[in-house]
Amino acid sequence: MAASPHADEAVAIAVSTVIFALRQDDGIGAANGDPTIWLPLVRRIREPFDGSWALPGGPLDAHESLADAARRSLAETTGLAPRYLEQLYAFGDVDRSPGGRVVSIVYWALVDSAEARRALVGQNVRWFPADRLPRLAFDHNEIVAYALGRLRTKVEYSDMARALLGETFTLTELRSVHEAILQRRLDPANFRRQVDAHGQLEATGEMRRTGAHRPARLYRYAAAPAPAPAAPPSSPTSSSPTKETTR
Amino acid sequence: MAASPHADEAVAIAVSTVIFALRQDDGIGAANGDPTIWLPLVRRIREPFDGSWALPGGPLDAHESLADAARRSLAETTGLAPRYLEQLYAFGDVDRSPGGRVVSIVYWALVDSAEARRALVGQNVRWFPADRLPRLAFDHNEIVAYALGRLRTKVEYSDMARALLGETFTLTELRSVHEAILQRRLDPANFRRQVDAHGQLEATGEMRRTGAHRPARLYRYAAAPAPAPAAPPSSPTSSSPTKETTR
DNA sequence: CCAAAAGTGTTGATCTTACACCCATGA
DNA sequence: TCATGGGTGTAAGATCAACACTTTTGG
Repeated sequence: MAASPHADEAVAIAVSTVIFALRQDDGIGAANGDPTIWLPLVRRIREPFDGSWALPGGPLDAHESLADAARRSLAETTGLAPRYLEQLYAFGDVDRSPGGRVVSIVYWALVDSAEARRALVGQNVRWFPADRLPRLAFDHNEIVAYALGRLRTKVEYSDMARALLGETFTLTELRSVHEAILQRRLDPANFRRQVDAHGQLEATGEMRRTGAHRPARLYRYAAAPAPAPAAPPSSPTSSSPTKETTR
Repeated sequence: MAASPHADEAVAIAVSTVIFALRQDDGIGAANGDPTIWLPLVRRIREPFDGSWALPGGPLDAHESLADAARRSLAETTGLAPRYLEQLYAFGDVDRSPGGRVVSIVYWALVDSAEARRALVGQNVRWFPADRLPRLAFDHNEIVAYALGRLRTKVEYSDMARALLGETFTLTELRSVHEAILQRRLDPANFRRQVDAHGQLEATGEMRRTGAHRPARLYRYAAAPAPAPAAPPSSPTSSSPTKETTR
């Protein structure tokens, strides 16, 4: 299809990614223990929307898969390598890009805090708190809102929250990830029972001592991460069809 | 694949749809009360996969939205107008199409039985039972399997089963839709309580009498269909972000 | 009266939620 | 010893699954 005799008939394909990470500070300057959701954006340096902030992404290369394109553009623009990557949605409204017709296949990704600190930051890459974004290029505000919704519904039934943490962690840390995403407090006792009912965590034997109080056990995930994003049949990591599929 | 400077760099976009409907007969010839899931396929009349059965679909026109493209190709190839239409997934593996790189944005749709009976059937369009398909063109077997999985998980928490029925129906009919999709028997008593706990059904006052037994009340849905497929922000019917999103 | 599907009631099991309470530590 | 978060116990409430039982029809 591409460049048919009528050039204006061409539809371009782009791949973009919504990247989430947790940060301690809340953007006002204070670092009050509770982490919140942040995401990196890149500044556009050409029309349309020159100067606006936008999701990292770029055109699809003919020889790479969609997920690879997402990973590549992530590495190129932000220097990040995600722990979790899943296709979100294909956005293709006729008028979503002023310059010409573009269908964007959008992925969403999670990076852990250590990785997020390594990320490039500069004139053209900056982190924003997910719930206080400026006006973004194209329909990217709506895309982020949709991705946030997906993050919130999926954290409740999958183990993808693990991608936001390091190898080992305390149950309180894991719970605070859930709390940051769901934006409400969870009962520590019930949360503990829920997670170990799934039987995926194992204690390392180590402890972590922080304040003037009892130290917390460290845990790690015993099983491999859930059979991969939403089991699209031919995705890199897909395997047996479990009930981990997108609901 | 068209004429860009580097012809082999072009990536084509296609839109295809997996259409589901219920049919009474089971394909062996007998019409034993229990409906099963069927879908229409079209025979390819060119390479690659000339002569194979494939999902209805076609290239994306530059001036139509993705969902419109799905609806159009549905109407053109099968004559069907779906009651339910939702984006399923974008399939874009590098080698999924022998002829050249193609990214397929796949929708899934539901049509009611009356509509399904109206569908074109001929040399190049035929209905197949969803669990006994021949070898299809491209990766379409995997796509159908994925769509079936989505249908099965979604029927349990959304009201999309209504799209497979007419305006009014008995609770037994609604239950048999769920049973056909889930492939297991459901307790009539508990099913009844579940559905009217959602408070969406209202009795019409009419009855339907079938066999030598007590007649059944007819119901209709009071509320409009769930705020539309998975709330992709800019989709035609999306409105308030409910918890109807894809899980 | 009988068979069969429609529809209601009941009970025990399971899951959720709230919250009381003890434990271990640094200050 | 006090404050604080880590961790366990428990009981009320909601939800779910199984199944007995009554109702209404055609034959």
